Amino acid sequence: MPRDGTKTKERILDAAQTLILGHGYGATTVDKVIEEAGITKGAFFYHFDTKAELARAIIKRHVEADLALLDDLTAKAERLSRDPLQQLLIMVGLLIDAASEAVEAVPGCLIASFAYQKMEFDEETTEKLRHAFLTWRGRLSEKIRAVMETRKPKLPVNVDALADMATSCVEGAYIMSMVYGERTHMRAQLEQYRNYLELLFAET
Amino acid sequence: MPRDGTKTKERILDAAQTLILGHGYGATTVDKVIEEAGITKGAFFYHFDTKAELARAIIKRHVEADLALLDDLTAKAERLSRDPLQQLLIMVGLLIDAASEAVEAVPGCLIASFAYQKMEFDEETTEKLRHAFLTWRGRLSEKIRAVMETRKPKLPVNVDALADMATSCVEGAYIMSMVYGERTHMRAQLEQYRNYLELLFAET
Amino acid sequence: MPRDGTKTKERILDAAQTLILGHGYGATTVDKVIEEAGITKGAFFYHFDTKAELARAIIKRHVEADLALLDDLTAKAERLSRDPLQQLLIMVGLLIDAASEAVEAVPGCLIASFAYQKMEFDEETTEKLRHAFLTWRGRLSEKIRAVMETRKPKLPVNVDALADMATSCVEGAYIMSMVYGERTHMRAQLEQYRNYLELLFAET
Amino acid sequence: MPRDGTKTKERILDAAQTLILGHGYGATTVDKVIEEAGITKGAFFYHFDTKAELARAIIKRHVEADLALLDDLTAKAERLSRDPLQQLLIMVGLLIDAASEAVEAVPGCLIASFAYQKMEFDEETTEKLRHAFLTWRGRLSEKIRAVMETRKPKLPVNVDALADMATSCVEGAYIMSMVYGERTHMRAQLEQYRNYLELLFAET
DNA sequence: ACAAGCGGGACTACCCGTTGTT
DNA sequence: AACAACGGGTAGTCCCGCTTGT
Repeated sequence: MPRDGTKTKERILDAAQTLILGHGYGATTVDKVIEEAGITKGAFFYHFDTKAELARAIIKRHVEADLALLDDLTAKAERLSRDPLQQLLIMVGLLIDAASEAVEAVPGCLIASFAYQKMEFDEETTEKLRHAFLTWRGRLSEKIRAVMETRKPKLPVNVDALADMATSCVEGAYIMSMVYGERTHMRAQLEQYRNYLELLFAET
Repeated sequence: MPRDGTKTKERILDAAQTLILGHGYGATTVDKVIEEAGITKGAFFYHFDTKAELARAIIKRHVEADLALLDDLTAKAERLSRDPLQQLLIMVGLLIDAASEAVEAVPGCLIASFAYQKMEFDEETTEKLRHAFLTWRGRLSEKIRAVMETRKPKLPVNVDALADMATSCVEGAYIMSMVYGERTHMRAQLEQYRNYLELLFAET
Repeated sequence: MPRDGTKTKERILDAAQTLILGHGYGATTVDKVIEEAGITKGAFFYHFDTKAELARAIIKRHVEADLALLDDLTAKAERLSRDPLQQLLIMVGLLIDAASEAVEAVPGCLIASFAYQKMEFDEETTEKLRHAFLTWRGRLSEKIRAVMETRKPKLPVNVDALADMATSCVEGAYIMSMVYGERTHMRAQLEQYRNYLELLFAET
Repeated sequence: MPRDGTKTKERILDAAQTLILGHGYGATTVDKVIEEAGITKGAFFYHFDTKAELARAIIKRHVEADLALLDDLTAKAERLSRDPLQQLLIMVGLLIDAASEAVEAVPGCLIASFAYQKMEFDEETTEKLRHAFLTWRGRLSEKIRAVMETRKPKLPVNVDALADMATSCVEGAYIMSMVYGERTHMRAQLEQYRNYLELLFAET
């Protein structure tokens, strides 16, 4: 087997991701990426024909990891409880830990970053972002609907919006983390979301 | 009498703002701005010494308008009711209308856009973003604290996080608007926020 | 009136033309052109958006000069004699002097150079080359036909091919000039052509 | 036993030759050559150390084939007649057929192509081009001189120029073939040349 | 004999900012 | 207040050729 370039490719993706989250896609130059990754232009353009292809690869990797996390959360929650409300609350709880860890490592969400530069990318890329959001909404909506079969919400519920609120809290927390330079908002915001769900479906 | 350059300056700011929200700051070139604004290089650099100064002017204008809106909301709410909870809910209600209108015009928040490219700007710029967020937090926290002097919340409350949630909902809605290409999320998310406040401070 | 860039543009065209004739279009880099022209990249790309546009401008200028020469030759010949054969021979005679001068200055024909790289250019460019050749053919064919109305050729004549032979001699002379590093072939070849015409339409 | 690389080498030469005649040497990249030949970089640089060596190999092959054709023509003509004028005319006649076939296959002359990019190559390469031209001139001059020992030309003759005219007609025909996109010019131009020779050395 | 991966440099195109002119 | 022309540098892309492996 000839030389294996997988590691190089991964290092390029890591370097680019960090730079894009801090400077934006447009200000992230290939030169900076290769310097950060410790390689040369030859190597870069061997693995990615264009900068745009690098962008595609980055969000592909990110969305896949994001949805893998969602699957993981769902599976764990369903193992830990049989009650739909408990499952929902456990999912949010696990998300609190996972997202808090993530925000420590890299303060910023690639999906939001790409959304704020969407005119630079083709529709296929935006479609990937949409798919990620839709999958989260779908999974949480499912759970909310299951809860509503046994419990009456205290206020009339827009299921999709309620599910989307998880996304809002995560995205809001990311932005505040960057603006304030703190890492506490992810936990704080998602706890508000959990509180809301609890109050909405409280027994009494 | 020299020609009035105010209109030209405003057109530059408008063009740049639209481009930045769609493509990001780095991908927004002076050439594209002047093309969009229908002027020439000479005119641009007469009004702005550098591209960075344009960026500063844009967020300055945006933050000022943002805080003016906040003042407006507060004043109106305080005129409409004397009860702190009612004032809080009215503020959110007015925000729903104002923000929904805004998202129709330009789907995207300049503060978030700059946050996702903060490494491109100096600390002074980030400080302006922080100031905007802090002012909203401060104003809403104030109201929340006023509410809590007469009402006991159903769950223990982190006042700052609860106030920040307005920001989360707005920012989340902006991002989802861009990804989904819809304009409904702003209203939907802020209504969740109002529901949460109502449930938290409900009498019974 | 603001600064006049016409001279700069002309210097770019001159520099590029010389380089292209020696190195070919592909090996003629913008850097070499601007160095030769004594300007900067900014100036170059102000006048020509792309290298391809430079190519278009060069052949446009060349073809126009080429056809202007043809018009000049025709007018002079028609002034100097009323006999079609004399006019034809005078045209070739004047061409001998003009082309010999040209080959002294720049040994090579832009049309041939572009023809040998035609896959690099669009069809519109090739069309311009064709137009130049066709105009020469048309003008000479006209004269040949006029001669044949009064004189019987010694051998059956393919009028177009006979007219094209002027082009063959010029192009052949250019190539041999470059390969041999001599400047004599233009005169020598065109004199053969004139001999051929004389023999073909000789009285006895 | 190692694989036979002769076929690969030949395919590289063929691919490169076609590309050079269409795009020029400078625009003919190794990447395009290997794509056209259906091989990889490794294979290419195994057979040719540098791109320049490829160029040398191409003109070497071309000149050798060209001179082999000349020998073939000469031998055939000398077998078919003992009269110098007949030999000369037969040579041109055979050349008409051979060159017409060649122009069908690949419209363009490598020698001219290299001549129009001669500054890209070393003197040794130009020397090869010169050698090819000189050999044709020598062979035809020889025959012309033999003719002149028995026949008086109708007009004073520059022997070298008359011999070179064969080259002019061939090169001119190639260029016109490319510009017009037709294949008829080779025959038409060389027939003019034959006519000229006939008229020049006609008995009466 | 050939394939994959990579080094480093060169190319076109573009970008930000300045200058001379009105 | 604004425009055409230009200076100098950088960005993305590609190119040639070398290395490592089979």
